Amino acid sequence: MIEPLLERLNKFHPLNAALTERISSATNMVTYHAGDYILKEGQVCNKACLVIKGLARSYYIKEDKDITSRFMDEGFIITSWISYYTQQPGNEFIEALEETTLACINYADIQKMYTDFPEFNIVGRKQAEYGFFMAEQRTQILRKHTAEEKYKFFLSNHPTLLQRVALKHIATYLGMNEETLSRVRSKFHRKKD
Amino acid sequence: MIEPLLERLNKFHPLNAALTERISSATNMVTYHAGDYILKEGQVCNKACLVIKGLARSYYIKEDKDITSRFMDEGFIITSWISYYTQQPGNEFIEALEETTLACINYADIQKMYTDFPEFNIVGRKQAEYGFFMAEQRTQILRKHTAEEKYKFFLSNHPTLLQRVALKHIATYLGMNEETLSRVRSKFHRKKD
DNA sequence: TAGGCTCATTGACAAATGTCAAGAGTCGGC
DNA sequence: GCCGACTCTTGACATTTGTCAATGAGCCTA
Repeated sequence: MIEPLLERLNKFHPLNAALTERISSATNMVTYHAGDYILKEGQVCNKACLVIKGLARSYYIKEDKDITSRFMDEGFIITSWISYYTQQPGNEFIEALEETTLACINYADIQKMYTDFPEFNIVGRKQAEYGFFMAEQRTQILRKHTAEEKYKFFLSNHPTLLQRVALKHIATYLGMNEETLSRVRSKFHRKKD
Repeated sequence: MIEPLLERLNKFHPLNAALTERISSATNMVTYHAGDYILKEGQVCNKACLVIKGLARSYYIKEDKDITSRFMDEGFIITSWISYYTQQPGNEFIEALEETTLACINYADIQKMYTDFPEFNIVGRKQAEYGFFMAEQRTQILRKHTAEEKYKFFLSNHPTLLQRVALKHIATYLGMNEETLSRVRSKFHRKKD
């Protein structure tokens, strides 16, 4: 069950036997049920996990409203980035939306791997670069695009998620409210006929 | 003049003599005048530069309008992230807003340093993590905040930039138009009296 | 199967933001 | 000093989006 993690990391940089062994022994497999919390607000995010199967979302509360910040499905790395980076309690919740199996490594173990295996920093660097790249894309979408453009962006970038995620979560992810998304959808789908 | 770069990188991870020597010889100092392009749309961003002195902004064109994506002043690393990461032509321009002096290293040289000095990946990883962290913050601000909240965020996070940057650029950076920012400002400053 | 959920949609209206146009202030070059 | 270009502000109005409330569909559970 840990193979997908090793494969993923190997793509960033080939891992030698010793490092592979270390990763294997440091990895914990955990399964969450739909609705379970993977992380709660106020906790320090002390792990990074690859989604083996399932789907999760991270969100935070702003004025009593729950705002989705990311969806993480198979192949994604789950972590509450700001909290992980600063090792301070963060404002994010992470919630499993489906039965979700994760391959997790503790923050402390990751740090130790960085010092014991310098080449593991290549993996960490590429992962961070990839995350940065994705976050940068999200900011481009959020700036100055209409609700309809944001919806189209979501459709083309996450075609499968539409079926798996409640629309209200997609709405807050795109920076609009539920009703606006609903109207955009009905207008958009009418157009296509 | 290259010391600020070495200092900055040393903070991420102590550099030994050989690596310091390599970085020094790979670094080019370049100075741009206000209004000069550091990067143009359609070019591959093949370098990363520390801002020694001055100020630049990156932007892209959307429907004939110029949208600011970031401001980069002293201590910031300038790169067009999406293009740098993919090594494909990007859609970003980078423009010097003041007389700006940069310490630049080529993409190819950086990659060679990653393989020749594995510990340099620690530096690259931390830099990417930091960039990710900042980008993540930006997405939180852009989602679901009112124009006034965005302006307040800018004030508290970039207090000095307000004096150095045209308001129209701040407006597009925050995902609103010039007039809206102007109204927010007059309302906001009236309140304080 | 009935009742009680949540989710998605729709309508009416309110509020925020965008668009277009005009005008005042600032700055640098000539 | 004057002109022209640019920046910022303001007003009137249009459009978009948000808010509140009601409704129906789907689903779980007793």
